[in-house]
Amino acid sequence: MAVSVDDVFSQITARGLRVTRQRRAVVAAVADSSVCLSPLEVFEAARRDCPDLGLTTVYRTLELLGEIGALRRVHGADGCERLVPAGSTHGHAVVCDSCGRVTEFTECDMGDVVRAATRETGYRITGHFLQLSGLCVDCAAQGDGGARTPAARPDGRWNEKGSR
Amino acid sequence: MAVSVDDVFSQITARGLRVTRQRRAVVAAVADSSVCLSPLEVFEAARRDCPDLGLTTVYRTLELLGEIGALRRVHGADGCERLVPAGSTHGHAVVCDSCGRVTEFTECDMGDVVRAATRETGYRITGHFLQLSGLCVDCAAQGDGGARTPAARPDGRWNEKGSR
DNA sequence: GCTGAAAGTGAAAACCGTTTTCATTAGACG
DNA sequence: CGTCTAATGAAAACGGTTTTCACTTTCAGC
Ligand SMILES: [Mn+2]
Ligand SMILES: [Mn+2]
Ligand SMILES: [Zn+2]
Ligand SMILES: [Zn+2]
Repeated sequence: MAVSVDDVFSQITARGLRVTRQRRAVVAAVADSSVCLSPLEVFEAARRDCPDLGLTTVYRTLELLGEIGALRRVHGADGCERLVPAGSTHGHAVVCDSCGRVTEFTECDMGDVVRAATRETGYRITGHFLQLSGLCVDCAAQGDGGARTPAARPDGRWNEKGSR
Repeated sequence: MAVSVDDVFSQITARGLRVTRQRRAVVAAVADSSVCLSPLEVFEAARRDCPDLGLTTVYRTLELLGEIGALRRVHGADGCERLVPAGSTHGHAVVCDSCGRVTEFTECDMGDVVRAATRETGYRITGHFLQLSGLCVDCAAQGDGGARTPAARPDGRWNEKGSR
């Protein structure tokens, strides 16, 4: 699911770039995840396959994957962001507020919303960034409440910065 | 338009906080803008009213305005973000890709989209983050093309970081 | 399989937006 | 005014990301 690993490597070679052990590890780490990952988390996951991997290379590879379109950005309420593998060219993230799982949603018909916005603002609307949030199937079944799995940081920060 | 300055000051005093010369300048700078602003840009604008203003105070005031709900975050394609005044409690930004102007859009009926997403993902959807993009009335009238006003950075970064 | 040109890598340093610290200033309220 | 406390700004600290650079690896072409 999510990213097709073979496609990613095809795109890399098509650009005249090289498939390295490090890139394989980063792509695998991202492709395997159903949860938002920070660059640091990608680093830690990929490092299990490739212990001598450097954080610098993770950043460089994530940028490359972004150019290829294999990553989708997920914005948190406070503006920081995380990355999830993108399964298709046009899709949106649906984020579970409880466990952090991210699922892709592709059947977005924004026609009515775009018409309403055009009426209200006069803009000629050509694009949209949409992200839905709620409870995934598992979390909804477990009960309606708050965070079960503390693994996912609900505030959506890349990482805990200051102590505050 | 956008933020009601008086309301903001009411909320500030209601919290037992103080209305200072610096806060007045920051609120004015944000409220006057129809374009996304970075904290640095807010600082520069507010400094014209209040030359001894410090950047630290801008950050502190922006955080306060965020808590009050007087700011809306705008996410750029690359994940960095900017701030615009929020006119209402629930609304979405419509961003002009050409000049950077941001207008608020409130009549969002996401019913169909949410139903489609529920069908596709099984999530119980309780929230949405939506941001539309296109051309504002002025830019659409001027022609269909690319950036006219180089003032707005199309990449959406807070500021030009590295040289790269 | 070699070989060589060019891409890739990682450690360390630099960068830079943001946050913290702390001594000083200035609202609000009587 | 006087007091009490929130607010401020300069400077330092912070921390995620990017750059640098000497070294390694990939892979197309023998
Ligand atoms: Mn869509
Ligand atoms: Mn809405
Ligand atoms: Zn969940
Ligand atoms: Zn415009």
